[in-house]
Amino acid sequence: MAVVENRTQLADDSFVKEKEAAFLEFIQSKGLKTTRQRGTIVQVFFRLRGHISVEELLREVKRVNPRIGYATVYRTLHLLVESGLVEERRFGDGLARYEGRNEVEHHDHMICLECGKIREFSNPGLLALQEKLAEENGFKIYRHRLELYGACEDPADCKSHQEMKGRA
Amino acid sequence: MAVVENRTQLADDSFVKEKEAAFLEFIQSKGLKTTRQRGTIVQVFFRLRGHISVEELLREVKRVNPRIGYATVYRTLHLLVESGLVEERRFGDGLARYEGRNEVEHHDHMICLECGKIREFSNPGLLALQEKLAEENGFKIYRHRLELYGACEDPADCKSHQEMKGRA
DNA sequence: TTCAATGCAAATCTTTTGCAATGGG
DNA sequence: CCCATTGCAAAAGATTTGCATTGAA
Repeated sequence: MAVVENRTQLADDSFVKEKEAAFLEFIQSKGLKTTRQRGTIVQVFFRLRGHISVEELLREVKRVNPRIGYATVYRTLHLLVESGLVEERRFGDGLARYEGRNEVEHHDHMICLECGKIREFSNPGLLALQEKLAEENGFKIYRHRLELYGACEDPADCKSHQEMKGRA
Repeated sequence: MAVVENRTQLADDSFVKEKEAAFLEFIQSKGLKTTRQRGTIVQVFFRLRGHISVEELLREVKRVNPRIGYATVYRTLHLLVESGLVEERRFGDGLARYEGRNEVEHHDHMICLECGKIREFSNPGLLALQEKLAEENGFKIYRHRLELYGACEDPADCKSHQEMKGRA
């Protein structure tokens, strides 16, 4: 079970290039246009790992090209979601976060309400159990979302963080 | 495993009265005031079962007292949540839904993306597994949220519904 | 040249808040 | 009476959209 930090970890260039190429392919398959702005946003997004809010992304994007605004970031993010390269998530604080669908196939989240740290985890038994329960209800699962809200057990681990502005 | 419909099922009077009394107790314990509006909102809320949006609640409340507006409904709903009688939920469509915390202790949701029907379910094995995974990560769970998004397997069951306005 | 994409500001949508008027305790 | 509550409208915060301009193909 991999635990991945929420913090800004820079991805290496080859990873970013691969994502960029995949997005390009999607854009072209749709007959859309490749633009400097889209390139910038996609690069910056995949260089920043983790659960990124629009605000965070825009801030970083503006450091490359200050003329890019919210509208373009939102629009590009929608394309990224549509392309399947990115997933939108909403934890309880009313603003969307975006996460690259990377090597790590599917995972769920543990969200610390004290420090905002987000742990990722996944477990095959969990999926199997969900499938079983769905079947019992005549339901077919397309996707799911599981979030555990709580707190880090190790205080030292916890107090070093401090995000999570709103109520969760 | 109980499957409860989202549809407006009217609750019987004694149930509503019980909830109203509990709310009254909360209000008084806080030194707050009982008002006609709060009474109306609480009664209407508990008479409507299911996952109710603010808009839906206000619509019904206005049929009793058209002068009541969003502000009072929001404020009363917050009190209900604070009192522990009601839980706030957010599925993917960007508006909050409220659900009475009733006899049914805890449960999770299966949301049909075709018709908007919401099935409730719960399973002890699921909880145990979550606890185990949290422990492995040095995490203490306060609460969790599990949502399965998908579709009803029985088309007849499904097509009879049609809610879910936004994208989920 | 053509039509999609951008940038900005204005519009929307949900939820919150300020404040004068109302009304419980 | 006093101060919490209400109702309305205005504010706030996130996201979307209209439209003239820009720029890929």
